Amino acid sequence: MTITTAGNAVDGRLHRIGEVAEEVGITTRTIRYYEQLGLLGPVDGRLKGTHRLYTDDDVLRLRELVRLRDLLGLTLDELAALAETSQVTFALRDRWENTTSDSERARIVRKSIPNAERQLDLVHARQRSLADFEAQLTEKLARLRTLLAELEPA
Amino acid sequence: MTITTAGNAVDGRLHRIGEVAEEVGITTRTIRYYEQLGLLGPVDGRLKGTHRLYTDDDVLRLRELVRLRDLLGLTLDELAALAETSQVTFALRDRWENTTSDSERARIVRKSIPNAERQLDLVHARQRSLADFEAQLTEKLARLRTLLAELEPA
DNA sequence: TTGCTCCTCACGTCACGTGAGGTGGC
DNA sequence: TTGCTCCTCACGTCACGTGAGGTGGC
Repeated sequence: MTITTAGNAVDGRLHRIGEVAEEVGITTRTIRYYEQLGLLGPVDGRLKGTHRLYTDDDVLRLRELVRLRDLLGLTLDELAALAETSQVTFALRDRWENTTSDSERARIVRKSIPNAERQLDLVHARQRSLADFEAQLTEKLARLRTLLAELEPA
Repeated sequence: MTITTAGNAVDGRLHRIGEVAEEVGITTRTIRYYEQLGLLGPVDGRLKGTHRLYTDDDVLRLRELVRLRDLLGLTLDELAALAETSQVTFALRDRWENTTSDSERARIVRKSIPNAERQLDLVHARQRSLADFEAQLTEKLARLRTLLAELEPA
């Protein structure tokens, strides 16, 4: 069974690094680099030299990292501080390990809320900057067109 | 006489690299690097080893470059292709050299219009991406808060 | 004259790009 | 078995950061 959400294949299968890279729109080098920096969370015991395999949640996390990087211009250090832990993704998708207690779950969720709020603040700040820029560009274009009309022979 | 526009000092004086860097919010290294790449237009005969001096128009151009870089995430190569020539700035500020003919002025203005249009397109694309991101984040925050309320003891 | 800011190398860093040479799974 | 994709070094690149040592203008 394959469910497609917004054009992206989502199934329970494990994905190879090449597929993931193409889907997310980055290179395999970037994924390996992010893993090396610890941005993808703990790498559960993969033997050195063997193929990397990724879950759908790993892909979601990678998408979020890339979006924060591209849209907000964050450094990878800042990304590490702001990005979700994969446990929160589990929480949202209702796939808790039953080894986790309610109070522990609450703690994880509570910790992730400030991160999301901070991300939203950054998005709003960018939106304001872009609105300013848009206004300036629009005005400038109008002036250029007027000027051209004056200069060009009728 | 000093005219302040939107909090930025604008006068006819020439500015030193340190002032410019602080005003624009970058380092002197970045300014020198951009000059080396030719992003600041022709460096009119400055003797090697002497101090760099900048006009108000140079500062405006630098601001535009930095904004394109930061808000749209353009590489310096892309910047070079999209940024205004200083002649257009002259045009807009009504300070044409009288050595330039009307047809020549029209040519310069005509060439700069597609650049401004392209910049506006890029701004709009960014705005759409940010709006998407904002919606996702808002929804996620709502879900996190609901989840937390369910998990926490009343 | 004394600071302070400027100058030019030039090596370091961050975030990857790009092969070189070798191993593993449908 | 044959490709194709994966693996690990490791050097290269882009956009600067950061001193080292020296010169110039209120």
